[in-house]
Amino acid sequence: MARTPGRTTITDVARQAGVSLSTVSRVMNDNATVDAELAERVRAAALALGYTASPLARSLVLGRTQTIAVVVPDLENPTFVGILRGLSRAAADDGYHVLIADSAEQVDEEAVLATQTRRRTDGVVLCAPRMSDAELAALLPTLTPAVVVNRPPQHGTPVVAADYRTAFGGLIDHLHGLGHRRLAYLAGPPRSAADAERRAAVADGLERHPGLEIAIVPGGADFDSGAAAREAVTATGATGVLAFNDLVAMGLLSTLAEADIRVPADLSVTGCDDIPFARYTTPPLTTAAVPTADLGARAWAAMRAQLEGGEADAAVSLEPRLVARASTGPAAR
Amino acid sequence: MARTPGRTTITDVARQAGVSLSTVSRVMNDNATVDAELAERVRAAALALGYTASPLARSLVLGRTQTIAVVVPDLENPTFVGILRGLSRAAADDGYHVLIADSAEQVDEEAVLATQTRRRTDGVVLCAPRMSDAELAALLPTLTPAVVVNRPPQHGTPVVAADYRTAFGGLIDHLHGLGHRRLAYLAGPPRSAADAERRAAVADGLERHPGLEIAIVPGGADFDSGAAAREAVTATGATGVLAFNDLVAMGLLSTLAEADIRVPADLSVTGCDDIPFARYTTPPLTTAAVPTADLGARAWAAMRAQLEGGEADAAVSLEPRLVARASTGPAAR
DNA sequence: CTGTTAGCGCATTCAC
DNA sequence: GTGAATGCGCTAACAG
Repeated sequence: MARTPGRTTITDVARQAGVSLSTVSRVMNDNATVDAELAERVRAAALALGYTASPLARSLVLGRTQTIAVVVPDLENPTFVGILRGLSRAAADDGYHVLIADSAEQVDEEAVLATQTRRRTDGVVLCAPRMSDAELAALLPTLTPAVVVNRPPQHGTPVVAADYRTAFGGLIDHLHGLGHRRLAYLAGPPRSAADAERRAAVADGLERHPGLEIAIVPGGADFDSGAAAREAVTATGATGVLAFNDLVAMGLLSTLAEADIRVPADLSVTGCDDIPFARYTTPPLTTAAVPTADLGARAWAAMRAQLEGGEADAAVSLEPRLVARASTGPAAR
Repeated sequence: MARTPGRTTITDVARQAGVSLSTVSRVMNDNATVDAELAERVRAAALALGYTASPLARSLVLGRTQTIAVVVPDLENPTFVGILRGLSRAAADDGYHVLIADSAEQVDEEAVLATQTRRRTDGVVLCAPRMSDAELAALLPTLTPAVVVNRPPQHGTPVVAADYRTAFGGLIDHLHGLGHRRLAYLAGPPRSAADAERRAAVADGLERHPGLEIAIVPGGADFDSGAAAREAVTATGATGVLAFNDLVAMGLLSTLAEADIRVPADLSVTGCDDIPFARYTTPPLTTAAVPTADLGARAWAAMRAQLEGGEADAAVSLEPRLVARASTGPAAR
């Protein structure tokens, strides 16, 4: 009644090959020098029995699980999925597994989840855009090794992030170049790190372009936030809108269409992230392409560096690329 | 030099509380009856030391990891992400973790991945739409307990699937009801289980509606397949197109717009899945809403049933819901 | 009710 | 070079 597959144990192999446990272990890990003939006998026995060392037992004795945890706020967000995807493939290439923890947007659950999954893994990659700086700072030391994604540099833990500030600045310049002088920033979740970066970009832009005005409209991070903000946006009198991200832009786009407000003739709209669907909106969305897969791969690189005992770069910053599509055009007035 | 967090062991707690290991173990698992006062002392010690039992050690001795693996072909596909999301949350509610294995569309890697991740988990949920029936049948017994997603019923392993056949039939009826008599099915990946179901629906539809014609156009499962198929589709003379899924439909929609073919005036288009973006296309996409989160939750339920020693339902089938939007309308001619 | 003992499956000191 | 013993941290029989 073999409940566990691969139930053959190292003892079985040792018996079959007529050697001791240690010898089998050595051969399997091609450690030390083992007599060629013995080694062959062991290999044959292992093959015949279909033996593979129990990852669990190895984890316990070696103190490492070959697994890392990734905490994400919500798998509904394509950006996090992209990061997860890049990360998981990069880790797999190095023989590591990925445990995924979806915090379901429960900010207060994130720390618990991270701590909990950390115990069954060798490290955790934290995507927690909403967690407060204070909580993050308190949490990170207990997680070592850890990697933080899309937050400002942290003390003691490497950060991998897209440079949203510069990216958003590029979007502002793009609109300014098209003659827009009055813009609106349809903001993201209050107090989120992501929103703070965009606001900084807004401040930068204002400084860079005297005469430019940017109204700030409260928003959120999803479709509905965008759709709900139409009136507030139009009330600003802006000719161009910088949506927090592509999802928000898409929500806005759909409600603008219903209201017969033409894009970009009446109003230019930009997104951020360049999720795969951004080029299929009507009109196709001008946005900043965030290299999510790269971000994930870099996050893994930072984790691996620590796992191997080295020091990872304190912060890597990836530059999003401006993608001008048809949702932006010359200013209406 | 505490490398592992929570480095305090059960021995530390026992010493601190002045009891034996077993007593601590009993208290922590609130097994058997332990003297109230002793129990309190243990709890206090554990709290003071910040002790939590090592999941690894428990896994080894208990023979279960409280973790399951999910194999998906590609995280780029929103359907699988939806399933993963529903699954992961349901599992988390029961205190289980999810190890994710992205096969990166490498069909031949799926079996290896499944086998490998199975060893460090208590079971595997397999999303492998392209794997051959023969390979699947050979693989499943070695994975027990396992759950298969979106494939026909299997011998010995529970299957959780959306009823694409009926769903697609509904789409066909919808178009037929709008007066369409000549349709095109923009097919999915050859030999995939998903494509087979849709073809069956096509056959059903033909039988149900004498006089209806449905041309079959080779396609794929992504945006590009849809975009690449425009000429082949229009060449059929169809007034309505059944795209393999929403992604394909979106790709087709975008190329139709470029060619000034109006939807639905000139051509009606349907998708399948109702991914979150389907309602934001232009025009919004008529499709069949597949309850991915439910699918994931049901997959977990089937897994849990087996984990608890019971028998899961051999097959659960979820009915997609027809969502009529603006991409379909009365037949052109 | 509590403490002692024996493993879970493996890697790794030690002696030989 | 190889085998015998020790322990990773914990749970579960087993006595007391």
